[in-house]
Amino acid sequence: MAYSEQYIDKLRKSGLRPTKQRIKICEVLFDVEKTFHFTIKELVKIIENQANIKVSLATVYNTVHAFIKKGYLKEIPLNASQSYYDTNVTHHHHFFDEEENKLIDIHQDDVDEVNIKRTIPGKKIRSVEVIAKIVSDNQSQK
Amino acid sequence: MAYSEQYIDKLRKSGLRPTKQRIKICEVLFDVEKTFHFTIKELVKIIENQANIKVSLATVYNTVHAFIKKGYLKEIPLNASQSYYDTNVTHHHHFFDEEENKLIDIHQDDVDEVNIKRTIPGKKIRSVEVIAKIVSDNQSQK
DNA sequence: TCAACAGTTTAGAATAAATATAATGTATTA
DNA sequence: TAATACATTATATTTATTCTAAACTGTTGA
Ligand SMILES: [Mn+2]
Ligand SMILES: [Mn+2]
Ligand SMILES: [Zn+2]
Ligand SMILES: [Zn+2]
Repeated sequence: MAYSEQYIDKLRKSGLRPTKQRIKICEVLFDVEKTFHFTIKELVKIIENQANIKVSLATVYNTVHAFIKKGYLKEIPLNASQSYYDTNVTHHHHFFDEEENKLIDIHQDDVDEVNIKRTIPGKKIRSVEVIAKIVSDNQSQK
Repeated sequence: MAYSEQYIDKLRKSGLRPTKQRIKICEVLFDVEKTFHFTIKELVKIIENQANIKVSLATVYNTVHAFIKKGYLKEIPLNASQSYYDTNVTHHHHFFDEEENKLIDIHQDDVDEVNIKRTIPGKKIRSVEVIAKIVSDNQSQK
């Protein structure tokens, strides 16, 4: 259980008790090579598959929200019947594949700084996100 | 009933029968000075207020979807429990006021062309949308 | 003109994501 | 280890959206 130590620390430092449910969710979310995007439904399935413990749906929701609050997850603005979440919390943009219903990261470096030549009095910009919707390129290439 | 003629034409040309419900919804959506953003709930309220007829919730949903399909409305990608719709179907971007839960248009001219230096093999970009989240600027200005 | 038909509306039921409830369980700390 | 605050859970609730199927209406062509 060596690597779960880091999650116990992480949780404690955040003022969250390191319960076995939360530690498991940390492992699923953060103990991976690459960041990824998921829905609650998908996360539940991943936990079910690789867990020796049962985690209730309510706890999955609670934990995801707690992690968002702490900045360990981001919610992705996508028009869908369900929310998407991102383990990549750096500032970046997305392709959204409308056929696969999958998000693909676009690094900040791969998009020129978005320059908005307009302001709203009394308001400041908190975040700027680009979503590029993509579909299959079925061009008849001559 | 002079101006409703144009909506009757519009509907007929789209292969949609010009029913009194659809004509009324056209008036509410398109017979206004400015384009605007709305949720289904808000649209139902507007119809209720200015209509002499009753339009069922199912018809409001059906009609909005039919109009999206015809390109008369756009759905706005926003992370929310409900969908936002836009009567401005030109290519443009948005501020989203997180406190008021309101969308504000940003004309295409007010944002430099978003240049994405990355492609996905076999996929083409269908649309690029910028969403800038804004909040109150409560800075203590010295 | 009007019957036939396809398209439309509607109330109400069904679905499903998300949240709330409240009882039970557990990590923490003194 | 006892007290307590925090967390988990099954279950109920909420709410946006979609589905269903019966009634209704716009269109068409005989
Ligand atoms: Mn949420
Ligand atoms: Mn929903
Ligand atoms: Zn991402
Ligand atoms: Zn708009």
